[in-house]
Amino acid sequence: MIRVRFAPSPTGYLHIGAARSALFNWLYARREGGKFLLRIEDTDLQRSTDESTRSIFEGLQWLGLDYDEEVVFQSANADQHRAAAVQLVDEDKAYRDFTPKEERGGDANVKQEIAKRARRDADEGVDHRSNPYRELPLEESKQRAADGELFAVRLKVPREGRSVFEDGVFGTQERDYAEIEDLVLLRSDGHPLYNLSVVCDDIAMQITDVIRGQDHLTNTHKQVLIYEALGAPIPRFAHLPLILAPNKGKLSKRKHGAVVSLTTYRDRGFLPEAFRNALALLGWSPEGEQEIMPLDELREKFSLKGVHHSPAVFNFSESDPRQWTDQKALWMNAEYIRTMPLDELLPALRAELKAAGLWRPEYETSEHKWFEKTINLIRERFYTLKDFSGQGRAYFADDFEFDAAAVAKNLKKEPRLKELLPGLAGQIEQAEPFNAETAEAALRHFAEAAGVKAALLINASRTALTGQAVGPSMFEVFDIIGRECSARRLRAAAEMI
RNA sequence: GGGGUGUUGGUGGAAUUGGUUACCACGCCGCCCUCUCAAGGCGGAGGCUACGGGUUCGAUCCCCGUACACCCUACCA
Repeated sequence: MIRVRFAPSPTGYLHIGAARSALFNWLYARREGGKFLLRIEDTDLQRSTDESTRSIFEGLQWLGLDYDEEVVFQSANADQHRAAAVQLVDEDKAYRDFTPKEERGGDANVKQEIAKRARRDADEGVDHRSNPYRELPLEESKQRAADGELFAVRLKVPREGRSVFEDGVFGTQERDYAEIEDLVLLRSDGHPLYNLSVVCDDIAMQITDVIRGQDHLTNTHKQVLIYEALGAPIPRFAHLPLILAPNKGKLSKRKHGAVVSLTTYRDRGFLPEAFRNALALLGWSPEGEQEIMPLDELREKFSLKGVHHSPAVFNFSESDPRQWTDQKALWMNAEYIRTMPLDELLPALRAELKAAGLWRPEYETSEHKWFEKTINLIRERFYTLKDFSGQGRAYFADDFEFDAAAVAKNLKKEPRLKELLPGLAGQIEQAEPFNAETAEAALRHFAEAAGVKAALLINASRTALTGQAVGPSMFEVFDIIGRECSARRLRAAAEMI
């Protein structure tokens, strides 16, 4: 039985790259009939927050990725991790390093320091196995520890040979042991380090397939070494290409803000179906040319074979609000909004309208037909759920806003409208029965009688009734808005001229 | 400094395990439709498949080198 896991660290928000890892793990597990587990890697107590943990749960739920078994919190397993390190020391597979801890500078200097140290070590002929405590007799090591001397625990990496593993995406990966230093398993304050913790937890959770971001690819060799030292079976590994920013740099909150946070998409009116679909296409492609795929279809088609080796760029423009996020994702959301069966769209719609104070229970009962007609009419040109309460507000309430440009162009530009609009209102009121056809007839007759183009009245009506310069076919709008309300808004608009 | 991975039009991706004019989607431009804006239909621009060598009758595909990008290299995760 296949068992995979999603193991985010609860620092900040849920990153879309992490969300994609979750998706791929979920797809893989569900497709293979395996288990999808969740582990919160909250060992960095400084940076971990409850809010972030919540955003992980919310994000997974929003995306529809249900997990199996109990959630594992890594911090709860620290004792086991420590015990594993101690065991390795006892078995002589690891050793206590009594070298005093070297204080490091800030994060920004880490890379420089690494390079500097590497150069210095090369100059001095120091290699990765030169640690003076590596061959310290176990008795002496034990004694010094008992005497209260501080130590870190390091894994004894073999002097010769190479590490090899088969990656499900990138193929055979090899690395000389000489390039891997005796990694620290336990800090001198007793705190287990990442590589140890993941391996221990993955063993405890009986993970069979580790699917995660490519940023872990080279570290996998270290983890394999730990598995071997612990005598545990090594899982299959598969690494996913990274998602980069438009400049091909790292996609980070610091630099790019909300676009990288999954919750942003929920909050800005994305349909989970759509975002999930878009996410799936980042770093993976199905066999055919079909790109629009609901969850169950993604699940059927997903395969590691289709996962790419090269990173994907998440394309958006920080300067253009219309391109606040990836254009294709936005297009896909619009596509889902206008083509999804109404009953599937309804929950999201209801939530959006409720949040905006526009929802009425009648929409699901006595006014259901009207509601359905309205949604079908307006969703055609909407991109996000927010549009229903924004641009679409006039369909559900009277307190909508007028777009200044629309008012200028469609109302104020033609002074005669001040008289024409009330006249039109009168005609509209007399249409019987009132529907799109009779509204059209009334308007066209009125235009002819008044000697003006129908388009003038149509466009003026659009702004009068909806506050906008753009929208659906106007006669349908009259029908939707209704006779009384249409007439009222026409008269009110005349006052604005 | 060392190691790893990668590079197909602006973006996401194809191209039967080398075979004619490099395909699809998003975006962009134009036309049709038209009461606006979309949607839809039709059409178009945009690529010496990073660069340089090789192997081959033939290379996006195989090999070598270069450049660039990203990741790892930490008593961070």
